[in-house]
Amino acid sequence: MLSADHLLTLCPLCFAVAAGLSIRGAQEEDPPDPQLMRLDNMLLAEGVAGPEKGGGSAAAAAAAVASGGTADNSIEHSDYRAKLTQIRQIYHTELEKYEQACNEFTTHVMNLLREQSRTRPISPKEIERMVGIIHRKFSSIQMQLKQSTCEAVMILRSRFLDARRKRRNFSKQATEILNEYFYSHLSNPYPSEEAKEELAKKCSITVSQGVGSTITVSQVSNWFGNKRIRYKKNIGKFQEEANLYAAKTAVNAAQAAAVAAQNSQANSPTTPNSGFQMKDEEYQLDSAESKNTLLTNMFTGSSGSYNLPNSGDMFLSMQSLNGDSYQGAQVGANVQSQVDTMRHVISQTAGYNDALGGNAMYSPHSLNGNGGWQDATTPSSVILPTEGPESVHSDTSN
DNA sequence: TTTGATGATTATCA
DNA sequence: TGATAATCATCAAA
Repeated sequence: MLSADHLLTLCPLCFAVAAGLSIRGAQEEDPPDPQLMRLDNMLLAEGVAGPEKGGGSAAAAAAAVASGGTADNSIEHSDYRAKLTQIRQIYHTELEKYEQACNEFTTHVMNLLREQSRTRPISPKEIERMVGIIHRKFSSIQMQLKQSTCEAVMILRSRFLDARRKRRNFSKQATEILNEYFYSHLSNPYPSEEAKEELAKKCSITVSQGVGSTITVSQVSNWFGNKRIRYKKNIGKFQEEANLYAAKTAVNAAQAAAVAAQNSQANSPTTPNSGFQMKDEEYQLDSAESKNTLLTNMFTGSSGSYNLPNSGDMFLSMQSLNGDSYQGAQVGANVQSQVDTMRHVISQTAGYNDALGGNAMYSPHSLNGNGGWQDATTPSSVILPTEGPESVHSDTSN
């Protein structure tokens, strides 16, 4: 009776069949290596392994989306694609080479075994073992290839994604617009989505960061996020800036109020004079300087309160400036911004800081004990008096 | 080259 | 989901 060994010895074809079976067997029996699976999955996801998908354009597109991609980095996308294609080509070439080498080596070993089988009996198990060793060797080489390919892709990807970190400062005008909004809504610097859109639109008009480049809503969100945290962390440092913008806003507010008063007085026979009608004094708004003087005098004068007759939202008691409350049925939606603005002016004149203390003249009103911005007296919507009906509104629903 | 300012990202939380 | 806090990375002035 012929043994299997003998059969193999006699029949070289059986040798090959046995080898083939043993290779397949080894492949089928080996549990899937989780690390290899991860590498395979990643290479598939990156478009390196698997069917050609346009040289990784999908991955590039995904990366573009992740980077908040716009048309401005299409050059980088094509660069990314080109490099990914290169990696893919190298990977497939190498993979093919390894497979070819594996087959050649297996054949070579089989031939050797066949040669040996003439001098000694060789069992199918031995053949299987040898083939298994070869297979594992080449598998580890393949693993290394996949690993280094993954690394290359990761490096490429990180370099590509790092490009999104490249930043340009916003234009001066854009920063000013954002700052103006921030400081005029200091009690509640949380612009609504609409406000952000509006600001983004406003800023994109003036921003000049290159062709096709605009400030997006998410950039506005980033800006406010950064601003809030940095302001809160170092109020003192921002004091000067806050004063600057507050004065600016105050002047605008005064101008608007003056215009409103003028318009109103033009229709009123009982108020013949133009300009602000204060309790004890009368001011003409002829220049920016005089407006500033007006604002200063507003709070340094003996009067415990001031009224701006005919100016709608401007009814505001001095008590409100303590940061505790503001009163009056006629206090309109834009009062809070006025409070913020005025408080700055007051701080500049050093005439009104008893309730706040330290350098907290301006902001602490906005920051509660927990470091939050919420203010119980903050109106639900704030509109700068200088702004038109289409102006930006803050959303205090946060 | 150093340093402060600032836009962007990420982890965490409510 | 949006806010905060921490951090990174880059820009720009000194």
